[in-house]
Formats: sequence, structure tokens, C-alpha cells
Amino acid sequence: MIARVIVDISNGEVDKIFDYEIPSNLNVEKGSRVLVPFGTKRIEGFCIDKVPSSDVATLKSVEGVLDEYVCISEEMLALMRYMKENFYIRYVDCLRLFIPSKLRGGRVKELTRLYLRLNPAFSYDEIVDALPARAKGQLAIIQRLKDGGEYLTALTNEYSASAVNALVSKGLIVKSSEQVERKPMRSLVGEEQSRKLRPQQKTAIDSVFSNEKTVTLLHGVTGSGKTLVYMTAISKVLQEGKSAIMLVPEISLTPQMLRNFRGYFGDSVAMLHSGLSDGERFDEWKRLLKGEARIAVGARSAIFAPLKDLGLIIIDEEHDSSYVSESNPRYRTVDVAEFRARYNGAKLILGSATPSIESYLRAKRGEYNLAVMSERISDKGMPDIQIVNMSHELLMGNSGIFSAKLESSLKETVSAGDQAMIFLNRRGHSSFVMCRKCGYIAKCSDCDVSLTYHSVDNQLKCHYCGKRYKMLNCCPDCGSLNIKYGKLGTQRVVEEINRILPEVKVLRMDNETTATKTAYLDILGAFAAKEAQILVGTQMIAKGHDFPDVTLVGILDADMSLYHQDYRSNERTFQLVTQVAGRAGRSEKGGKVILQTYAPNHYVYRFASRYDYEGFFGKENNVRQTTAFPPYTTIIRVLMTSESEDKVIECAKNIYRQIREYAEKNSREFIYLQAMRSPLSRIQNKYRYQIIARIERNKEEQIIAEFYDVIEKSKYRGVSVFAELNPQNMA
DNA sequence: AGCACGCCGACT
DNA sequence: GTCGGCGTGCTC
Repeated sequence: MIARVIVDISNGEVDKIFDYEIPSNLNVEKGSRVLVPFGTKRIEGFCIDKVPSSDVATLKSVEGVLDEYVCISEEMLALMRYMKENFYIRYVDCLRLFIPSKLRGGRVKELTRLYLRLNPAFSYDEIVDALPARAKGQLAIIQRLKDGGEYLTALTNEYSASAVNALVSKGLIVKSSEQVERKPMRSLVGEEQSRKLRPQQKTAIDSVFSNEKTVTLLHGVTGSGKTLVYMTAISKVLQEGKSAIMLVPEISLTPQMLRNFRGYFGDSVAMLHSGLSDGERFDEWKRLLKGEARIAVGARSAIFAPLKDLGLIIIDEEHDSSYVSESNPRYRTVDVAEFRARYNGAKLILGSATPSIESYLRAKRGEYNLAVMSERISDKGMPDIQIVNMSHELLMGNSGIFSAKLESSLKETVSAGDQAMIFLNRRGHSSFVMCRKCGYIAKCSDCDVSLTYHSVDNQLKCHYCGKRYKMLNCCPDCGSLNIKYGKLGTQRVVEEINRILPEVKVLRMDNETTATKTAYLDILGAFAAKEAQILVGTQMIAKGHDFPDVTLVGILDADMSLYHQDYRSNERTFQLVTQVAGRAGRSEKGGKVILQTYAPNHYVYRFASRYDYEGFFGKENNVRQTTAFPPYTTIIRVLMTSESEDKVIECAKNIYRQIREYAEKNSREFIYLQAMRSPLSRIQNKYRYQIIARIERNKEEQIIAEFYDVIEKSKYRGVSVFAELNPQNMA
């Protein structure tokens, strides 16, 4: 037999199928990881197929099988082919997404720890009787271990090590080396909750399963009880012996979802996301592969959970941009989900309070089933959104961050003992470092971007490559000591609040304060425990979190995301405002939202302040149609990067020339075609050039195929080429 | 990606 | 003369 192998090297040149003889003593399966001789070296690879014969004259042999289980299923192999074709990405890059990085290169260390339990040779009473009367510590330990064992480290935290040792040496408790199942966020205990469905929730679930369409778009306003719908739907497929995947947009939301899920489903839930350690991720992955856990909860990458018999996939906050992978390999989670759902004959639920224009249009056209939940669970309506015209404030002589209205509302909220959240857009708020004398701006040596000042460690940091620099004492160009660094937006806001409300405690949440894995949990926990009355933050505080005492939400600079030369910016702004507003008035107290803007009459704010999604959709849909933007057209972006600017330009010119010729023959379909230097012209010491095309959808597939074809034929040594459809950002 | 092979400059 | 620069081609 011949094994068809993809070698584990991420490079376009070797991303093809190599054939190897399978020796009779080896059991190589489709989906096994194998060790193969490659050139002069031995390389890990993936057997993606088995065939009886090969076209290649002389074959080398597979040298070994790497794992004792098959780690890539037939389904995932099919998915790999689908992704290769549709996203123009490499085989290896797909395969790497499917397995935990821990599996590749080097063995996986099983984590073991010393584990103590009562000696089963004796009964509990016998053990207690054997203790000296004054051995209080030992008795406490015995009582603790009565209902089950404990790890040594945990035990010695609570009790003295000598008491533990005494018990061990007397043989009353026994020590063993146990494989520890790393369970991320162990401390998150499930919260039992009501499973009673309201009529609209029941209708939504029925609609998902009774409709013959694979995909259901669940349009449910904030607070309409989507989570319970998700959990009930999942329990339904579990009862049929199937499994489920639940995706949430950000790592910061997994703990909350996990708490709900553990409460409902107990241990059959596994968590997968990029914030886990390698070991943790491997363990969770293995539990899913072995079927010990049948629900995967996680961020984007959890869509590749190695579950068999998928019955349901849920993507919460479907519109969120984090579902589109922006760096290699670029893929769209919804497309992957749809593939897996169809492959398994499963259902896919896309949930959102503010569906993306594209999804909603599909639902309107009947490609998706549409389920709507329009009532909030609490009887309170949505909080009142008040729009403040900041130009007026300026005319009135207020050039501060807060409008008069927001300032007075803040004071009222605080004196009523309630909580407030202040939201500001991250965009445009990074603090760059500038020389006041000569205008020098500190930039990264590898990227064409300005550095951001981080006060926590007094360092300058590049947000694109992560490189750190010492803070400057003087200007490297002119030597002036007059170096100015702006503060991060949130920090300035906090200072302003401290000035107007000096006695109030304020918490801040942004990139800088949440550098560590658990920091965001700590901050949210502290705010929930009312350790502070005001929480200031960026995008992170906009999503999902439920604080009953928040009665005021301030949106400082809604416009920041509005005037981005990006066809999705209206949509994003609408989503953002709706989402942030949803943080207010989650309890009986109700709440209000103050939105500060320089464009108070913009239709985004008009519709958002009335919570009129339908209205917004109608208008925005119209705009997209008349301006010929997606979903009515398709944008193709080809990005080329190289350490050599000459080479990347040559490559770009070459590809552009061929596309240009093709476009001239198909001028009706091409609305726009341009080659240019990327707005982020250099990242990690690689120059970036791009070709952007906007095309009609009628011959879309053919044109995309032509693009891929041209790229394939124009390979340049030392130049990487990526292609992407309807990119989230064009930088 | 890595590595070998191969053809030109400046060095003990 | 040779050591080593990195351009080019190949890996079942």
C-alpha cells in the first residue's frame, strides 16, 4: 500500500502530496501522523489517503507511526480539501489547525502528580480509631479524604505536611502517582440554572429542528435568553447520542459560558481556545477525541474540535469579527461550520442581536431559516439611549472628555449607589511617542507602525510584532528632552473621573491591564463584587457580561469606528452601540445609555437608539446595493509579503498584469482593480503589497478561480502570497 | 522550510 | 591554490 503524505513543513513549495510505501509491519491509517524520510532529513507528516499504487517511480518508505490513535478523521480530511479549495490555504496549515500543537514535534508529557486517598484496606471508622486522640491535624485530613482523594499539593496547602507524612507512614492513607487531567478553569464551578423555557425560546428551538434548512439565524435581542436556547438545543442532540460545538467570540467570554454549561451539562464539556496552555489544550482535545466530552465550548478554533457525530454547532454573536481569522491561515468560521454541519447532517445556529448584513440577507432570501426572539426576559424594556451632540458641547465651551449630561448622570449614578460603565473605542487611542521639537515619532524597526507606550512596564511596544523597546529619555533625532507620550485612552478617562469624582473607585480594562490570562477575570470579578463603581474599558467590556447594578453606560467616542474607509464600518458601529447599550439596565432598576458623537444625525445612531435592527438593515442593505459593496459584490484581496521590497514589487506587478489582462476581457464583472502598497507597508520586516479587486457576484467563482490560478503560476522565491475574500480589514 | 550542489570573490 | 559566500533546485 501507498501512503499519501503531507509533510509538516509550512511552505508553499512543499505543500503537496508525497507518496510513500507502507511497510507491511506498520499500521498506517488514513489520518495517522507518520514519520517519513524527506530529502536528507526525517520529517513528521500526515497520511491523508491510502492508495494501491503510485505514479512515482521510486518510493521511500514510511518509517513510523507517531501516535497510538488516528488523530484526523475522514471528516476533517474532507474539510481540509474544502478549505484548500475555498480559502486558498495550504494543506499543512489546515492540518495544524485540527490538532493541538503539543502533538507535533516531541512527545506529549502526561502530567502526573502525587495523589492521596484513604487506605481502602481499612474502613473509615477503623482509621479514625487508630489515630491518637491529640492528633487533630491528622483527623482533619482523614475527614477531608473521607469522600474522595486529593492531590498532595492541595493537601499540604491546607494542612501540615508532617501530619500528612505521619498518616502515610502509618499506612492509613496511601500515595499514588496519578495522571492529572488538566481541566482548565477548574475553579469555575457550574451554576445550576432554571431550565424552564419561555414560549419564544421554545418556538425558536422548535424552529431550528423542524425546519429542513441546515442553518438557522437566531435573531434575539440582548437579554432574550439565547444561552438557555443554546443549552436546551444541545441537550436535545446529546440525548440522540450526538455531540455539539458552542462557539463564543472571545476568550474573555468562555468562562462565563463555561460556567453556564458546566452547571447544565457537568463534565461532558471541554473548553478549547488559544488562552489555554499547550498541555491543557491537548488534554481537552483528547477528551473530545475519545468521546469523554461531547460538547466543545470555545473561541474560533474550537470549530475544529475532533468530535464525532456532530449534531449541532452554535455560533454565538455570529456577526463578530473575531470569527474571521486574519492571519495565516485565513478562514471564515461560519463557512467551516456550515461545511461540518452539512457533512454530519447536523444543524447550525447563528445567534446574534445584531446579525451581520450578509447573514440577515441570506435569511431574508430564504437560504437560512430565521428565528426571532424579540422580548427581553426581564420586563424592563431596553435602556433609553440618549444621543449627545459633542459639537454643541464644544460650542458651549466644554472641550473635555465628558459631556455635561454624562458628567451629571455619572454623579447621580454614583450617589445612588449604582454602577456605571464607560466605553471607548480602542481605535485611534493607542498612545504614540513623539518629540515636540522635531516631530520624531518612535517606530518599530521591523514594522512600519508607531510604537505604543505601556506605562505598566515603562516600555514601548509594537502591537504588530510584539517587539519591546526601552522608553526613550531623549529624542534620538535631535536630542531634545521634550518627549511627549500620550496616555492610553482609558487611562485618561480614569484620570478625568478621578478629578470629577475623587472618592469613587474606578476600574480599567484594556489591552494593557489584561496582559495576563486571568487579569480580565479578576477585573470583572472585582467589578461584579462592587469593589468599584465605575468600569472604564474598550471593546472587551462590550460583550456579554452581566452586571445587574449597572444603570448607566457611557459611550465616549462612537464615531471612531464610523469613519473608517471600510464598507463594514456602519454595521460595526451599529453592532457596537447595541451591544454596549445592552450592558445597562439588566435588572429591575432599568438604566440609560449616553452616546457621545459628532454626527448625531447619522442613520446608524438614529436606528441604534431606537433599537431598530430591521430599519437599520433596510437602509444599510440599500446602501450596499447602490454602492456595489458586499454582499452584493465580492472583494478579493491578494496580499504579497517579502523581506525584499524589489521582489515583492516585481511579484505584485507580474500578478497584477495578468489579472489586468483578464479584467479587460471581463470588464463588466470588474468594478474595481488596483495594485498598491498595503497601508501597513511593513510588518515583521516584511514589505507588504496588495491587489484589491471588487467584482460582481454573477461570475464570482470563475473569477476567483482565475485569481488562484494566476497566483499559483506566479510563484516567486522569497515572496509569500495570500488571498482573501471580503477581508475584515485591508491593512 | 532546509539542505546540497555549484560557481565566483578574498584569504591563510 | 582553498574556504565560504548565497543563488538555484529538489525533496515521494
